[in-house]
Amino acid sequence: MSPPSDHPTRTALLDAGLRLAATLPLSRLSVNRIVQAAGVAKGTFYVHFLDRDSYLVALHAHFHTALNTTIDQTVEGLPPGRQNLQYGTIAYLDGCLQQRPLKALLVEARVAPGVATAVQQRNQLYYATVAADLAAMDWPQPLLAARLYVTMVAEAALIEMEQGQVVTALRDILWQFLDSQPGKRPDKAD
Amino acid sequence: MSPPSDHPTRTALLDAGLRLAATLPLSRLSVNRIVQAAGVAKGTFYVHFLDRDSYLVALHAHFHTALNTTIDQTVEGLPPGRQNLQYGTIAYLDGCLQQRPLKALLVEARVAPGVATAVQQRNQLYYATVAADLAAMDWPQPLLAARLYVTMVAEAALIEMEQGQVVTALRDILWQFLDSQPGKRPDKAD
DNA sequence: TGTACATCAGTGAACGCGCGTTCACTGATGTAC
DNA sequence: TGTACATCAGTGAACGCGCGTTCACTGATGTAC
Repeated sequence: MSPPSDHPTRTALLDAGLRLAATLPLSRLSVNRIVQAAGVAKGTFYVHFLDRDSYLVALHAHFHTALNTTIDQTVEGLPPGRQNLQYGTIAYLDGCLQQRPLKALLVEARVAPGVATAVQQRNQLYYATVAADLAAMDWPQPLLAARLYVTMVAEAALIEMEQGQVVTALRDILWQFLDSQPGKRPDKAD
Repeated sequence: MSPPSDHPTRTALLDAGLRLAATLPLSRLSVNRIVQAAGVAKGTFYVHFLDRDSYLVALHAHFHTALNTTIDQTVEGLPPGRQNLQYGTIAYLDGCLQQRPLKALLVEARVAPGVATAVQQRNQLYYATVAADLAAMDWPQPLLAARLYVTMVAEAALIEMEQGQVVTALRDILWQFLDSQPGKRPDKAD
């Protein structure tokens, strides 16, 4: 029906999207611009993607799959818990910094009409993983805390992208948050 | 040149925008829909606003001005510090919850092309206020921490909007963060 | 080896659509004399 | 009180524009006999 997902033209279209997303908001990532940047005809776009939304979802996946591979390699074999969470966070932040200014895919994707659902599903995965770590650390409301933590990490990624470098003080605040859980204090036995 | 900012038709246009923003992403908040919802002709829109971007900025201000008034009343007279910050946060979260599902203005505005600058300026104000509080609490990097904190509060507002009610456990995590600062520990005298 | 046909990624002109914006005009209200 | 004019919010048809999508077609490559 449609060419394989590693087809060179398909990849070229996605790569062009990544390049454009570095400087354009997702709303301006039009099919016109994409095919122009990829050097193919407009019709070719629809040979590889059902419509613009499908493309954006694929682009988002393209971006996060690479990132997740790095993270998985970093934390391979670690049990759920603080170390796993911290190392994973570092790998995520470093990965974002390496890919540079894809603010579009970090922040805007969450809000882009057609992609929102796919992004939400991916975020649920992050929440679940982080929540597992927090639960292992005896946090009382791991899922809620996970969502707030993931939000902070995304914002941290954005700040580091803006500054173009690792911001140690910023990451320290994240670790500080991880160490703030009161679960171990025995003074609240209701 | 243009009617006063409390002109009834202008207000009607902004109110219509607030109503629409409850269910539509900002990108779909077209002039067509706005004038239809406000019950005026399309040309009337341009009697009161220079263009669509100006309108969105005004809409964002409309939303946050009301919110800030509430916050200011709540924390009136309090010195910078933890109590000021906590009370302000509560007022903000309660205010968002009352205004209901204006996700558009909380999250999307940050990303909407024409409004981004105005939103950034407003956020800077929030960062500065929160940073002052954190500084009074001896946080070592108040501005960075402020930005992460504000992000968490915005996410918390979103979660409470989704659930349609105050989520105490969520707010507790925020206070926990506020209490996590290591500045008071005397073991780090460099 | 030569011929006929099938497959399929790629092409680009053409389409309809909703958008933001313009502008000549209307009609009610206020002001001058 | 009556007349003439100024002001100005409001009107809505019309505009050009870029968009996403379609589709009949091309041409290279693979396959059958």
